[in-house]
Amino acid sequence: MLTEKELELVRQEGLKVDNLLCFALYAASRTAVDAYRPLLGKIGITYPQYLVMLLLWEQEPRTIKEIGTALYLDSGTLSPLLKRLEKKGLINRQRDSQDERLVNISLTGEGHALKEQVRDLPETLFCQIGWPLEDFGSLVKRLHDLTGRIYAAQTGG
Amino acid sequence: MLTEKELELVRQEGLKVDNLLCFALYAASRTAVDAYRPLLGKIGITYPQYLVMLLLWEQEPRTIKEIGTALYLDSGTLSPLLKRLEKKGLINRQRDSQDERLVNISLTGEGHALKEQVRDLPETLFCQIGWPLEDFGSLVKRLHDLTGRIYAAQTGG
DNA sequence: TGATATTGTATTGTACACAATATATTTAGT
DNA sequence: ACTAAATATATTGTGTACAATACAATATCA
Repeated sequence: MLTEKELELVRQEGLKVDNLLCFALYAASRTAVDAYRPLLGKIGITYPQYLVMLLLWEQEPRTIKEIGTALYLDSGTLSPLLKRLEKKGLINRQRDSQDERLVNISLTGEGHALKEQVRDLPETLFCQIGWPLEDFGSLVKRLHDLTGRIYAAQTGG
Repeated sequence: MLTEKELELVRQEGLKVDNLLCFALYAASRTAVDAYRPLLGKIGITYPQYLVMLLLWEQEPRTIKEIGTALYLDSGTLSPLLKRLEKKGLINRQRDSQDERLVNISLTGEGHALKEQVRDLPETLFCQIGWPLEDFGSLVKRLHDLTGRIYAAQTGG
């Protein structure tokens, strides 16, 4: 897969933080979430909570499992997070009557209404950062590709 | 900075999870850390702890502040993390005699020795994922560029 | 149908991550 | 030297993340 020369390069450089793809992702991710924090703080939710709301604004109800699959999060993370969203009055948690293992998550009126308050949030951030639009799309594509590759490599796919 | 047409696109698509650059980063970052977990688990450390060790293998001692700057982490995260590394016997924490506000972090013999055990970790992961080497370098560069941009936009730079 | 495997959520425990605050120390300015 | 500002670490509290486990419900197959 790699030539001996390329492998040598990986061995030499692979133990320096700045060369690590994983660290670059790790730092970029936290910095990006930092940019959302003050804006989301105004409406009282966190970034992971915002991701859940985005999913529900697109389509509802959804089960916890479906939300977890879409966001790559497990129930140990989502269970308490969804309870906090319920406490804020933004969502309803209701056990499915057909299959009682499932918990259906739906929006309250207040949850629907919140969408208006974040309508121009992506635009605001986009302009703040000043990242070229073409770059933007291609980077997102490469990241999703990478995520898929790593995920597949893990599960032996 | 953006044309009206481009802004319209951002408004339309910006509220869908899959289009968000931030979510792509968030998911990629967590998935990449997942790939490290089983390998680092064998030697008993976590990914953020591994990043600290990488820095110290490059140069030591370093203050908590220096480590935090390099990794974009604050003392609230690093203080307990470093105490855990100390408890594992990998590092020493010693207050600076010149400036007693500083805590110098250095490696123990065991900490130095650990480097050998992770020598081929980057190579292992690299081959697991099968990501083209050219892509690798350019993606890391773009991510660091992005992190810098967001960081600068926040601090008003 | 009855045992078994699978699936989905909840719970517990450990480890980040960061805001807010407290405290101590050095540095600057007069 | 004295005071005020700035710097650095520690602590507390909230909110993720995830492994491990438990438990309940459905699906499957002999």
